[in-house]
Amino acid sequence: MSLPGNAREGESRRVATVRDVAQRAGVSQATAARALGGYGSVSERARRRVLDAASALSYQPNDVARALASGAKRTIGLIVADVENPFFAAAARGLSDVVETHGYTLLLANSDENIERERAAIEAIRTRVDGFVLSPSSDASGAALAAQHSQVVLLDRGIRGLSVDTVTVENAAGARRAVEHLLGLGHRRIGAVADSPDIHSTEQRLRGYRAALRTAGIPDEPELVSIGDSTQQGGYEAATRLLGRRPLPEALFATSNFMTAGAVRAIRELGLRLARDIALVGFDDTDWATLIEPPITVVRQPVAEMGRKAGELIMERLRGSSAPARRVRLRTELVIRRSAGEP
Amino acid sequence: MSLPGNAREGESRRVATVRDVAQRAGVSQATAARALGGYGSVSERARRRVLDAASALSYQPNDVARALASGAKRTIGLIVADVENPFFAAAARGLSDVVETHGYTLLLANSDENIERERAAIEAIRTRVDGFVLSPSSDASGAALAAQHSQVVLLDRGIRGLSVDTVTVENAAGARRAVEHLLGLGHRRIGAVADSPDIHSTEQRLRGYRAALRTAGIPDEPELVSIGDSTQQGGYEAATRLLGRRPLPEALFATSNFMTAGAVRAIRELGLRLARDIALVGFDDTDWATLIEPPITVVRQPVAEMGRKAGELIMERLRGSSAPARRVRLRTELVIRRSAGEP
DNA sequence: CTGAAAGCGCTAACAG
DNA sequence: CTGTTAGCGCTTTCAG
Repeated sequence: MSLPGNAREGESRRVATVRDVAQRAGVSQATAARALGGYGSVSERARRRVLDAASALSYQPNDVARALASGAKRTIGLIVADVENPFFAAAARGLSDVVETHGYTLLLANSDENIERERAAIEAIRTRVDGFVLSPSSDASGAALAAQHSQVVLLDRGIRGLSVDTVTVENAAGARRAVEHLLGLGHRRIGAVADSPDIHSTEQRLRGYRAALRTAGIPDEPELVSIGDSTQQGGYEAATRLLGRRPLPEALFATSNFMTAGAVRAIRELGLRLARDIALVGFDDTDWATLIEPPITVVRQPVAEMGRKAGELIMERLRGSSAPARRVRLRTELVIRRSAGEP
Repeated sequence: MSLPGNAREGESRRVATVRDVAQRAGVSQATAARALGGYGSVSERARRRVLDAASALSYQPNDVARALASGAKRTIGLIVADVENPFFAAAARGLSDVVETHGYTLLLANSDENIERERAAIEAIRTRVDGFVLSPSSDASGAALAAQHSQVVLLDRGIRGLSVDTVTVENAAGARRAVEHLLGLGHRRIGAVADSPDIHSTEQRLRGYRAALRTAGIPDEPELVSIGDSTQQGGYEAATRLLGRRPLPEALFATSNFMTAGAVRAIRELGLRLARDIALVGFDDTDWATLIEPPITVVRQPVAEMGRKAGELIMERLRGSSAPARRVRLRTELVIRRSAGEP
């Protein structure tokens, strides 16, 4: 095989177009286009000739032209807070897998958990996509903007009052379950290491946390929930603050993978021992949860499945469904390991 | 703010086009297009009228039409083995940040470390992108295909004989450094937990590993390098195999983040103690490397920087540069923690 | 089933 | 500086 370098300016020999194929096949452009595009009807004989001509010219349909003419861009925009977050990476993967099977591709953008950037990203790719999958930041304006001209499905976070397909997990129930587990192990003063409650899923998780405490008859102690940025560093800071209080909380509930990591770091740095000195349960499972000692008890969510489901929903919409908005809530699972202490 | 649902079939009110804007502004379509597109020259007076009309009609340029007419798609295709790999996620992030500043967006695809899928992905998005950034699988055919009609820059892995811009790190030197560190700590029988040597970067890292041993006068023991898939599971299996040998290797060098994670898991499961029973150094730093005890000594690579650099290179090419292919090799850094044992 | 012709919405000469 | 005129490559009526 020859290994040419990059296509240089000069040598850009024109690529074959439908017109070229038609000419070589001896049919009209329309017929060639029909055979190539797989629409309309073409006699078997004509189809053969066209297909032969096409392969002889190594014809490749121009997707941009196709999109302009037909209006179908076969592209869906994915806007997440941060692809570097394994949660979003895994969801992106699931989504990617399903849309690809339908011949769609993914346009990716990061919003950095920032509504301005989210809106900017939407504006920037709006005309190139048929639909959006997004995990909306704090307010609804981005999602509303996206929904204005495209189909949209919300991932991981809902938006009250916006009637749009949504894929989430049972955040409140999962969090509640986690805290009940802590409670069952005898812990009473349970702190929460959380990112912004403006994030819908975080808000729900905090709600579950509070519900569990309330049900157990434990008085509300607002200073036991510590808020940080949605990064490991943010989790570290929030946890450090919490662990500075006296008396020390007996247990911590972390609302996301990054918050969990930050909490572990803070606990380590303060010379505390996980489980023995302080119990921990995190929301969202991670690769490293079982690599550390003791392994971390977590609320596992079906992340890839969330992405896949979002893909199915958006594909249905693009196929023309105008069914009422669907809210898919996937179940979570408490995976008991040893960071919360043993019974 | 009103929160409408998804755009429904019927209500798709036409969006304003340049023609509409021109009409309202009372100028020709061309003038409107010029004012809107920011090219050619337009009198200040005309520009104002056009811009006013545009905002009155909330005109949004149609990028697809623009791409077809101009040939510039303002999109670059990113093809990585797997976005779920934090290495690629971080590189994607760096890349995304720079191309976005230039008004470009990213089309994402996963190749799963599989040349067929890589080629399919390239074919699938070929006509929609101006260039590709890809981390090529085993053979050169994908990269060659991409380079045929687009600009391409290779990320993380080079390809011998293909004259294309490439961003890598000093893989051999980094690996060598890691193994020398192990050697310096007194370890002699050093195993390698590696993914496929068909992957260019892995091959280089293995080369560095061997060079270090050779220099130290340690006889080559081919059965000390164990190969697995490029996943944590693959690393686990490869490491488990290695740790089944007697005498037990004294140390392990893992060629990637996933291989390192797999090695840690295998070590744990066999009841071995990191550092005490077996030393470990991994290539590529991770979030959790300092979360586990002992923290893992690693060869850190400037991952985001790699993505950014790739972005700069591709942007230069798209700007028309026809400079000879550049091979950027970023430096790595041995971050000594405690998994290799202490002096 | 097939061809002719009209766009999709924009950029890009080319005159003036 | 501005208008006119062609397309970009494909899909989509509309006749036949």
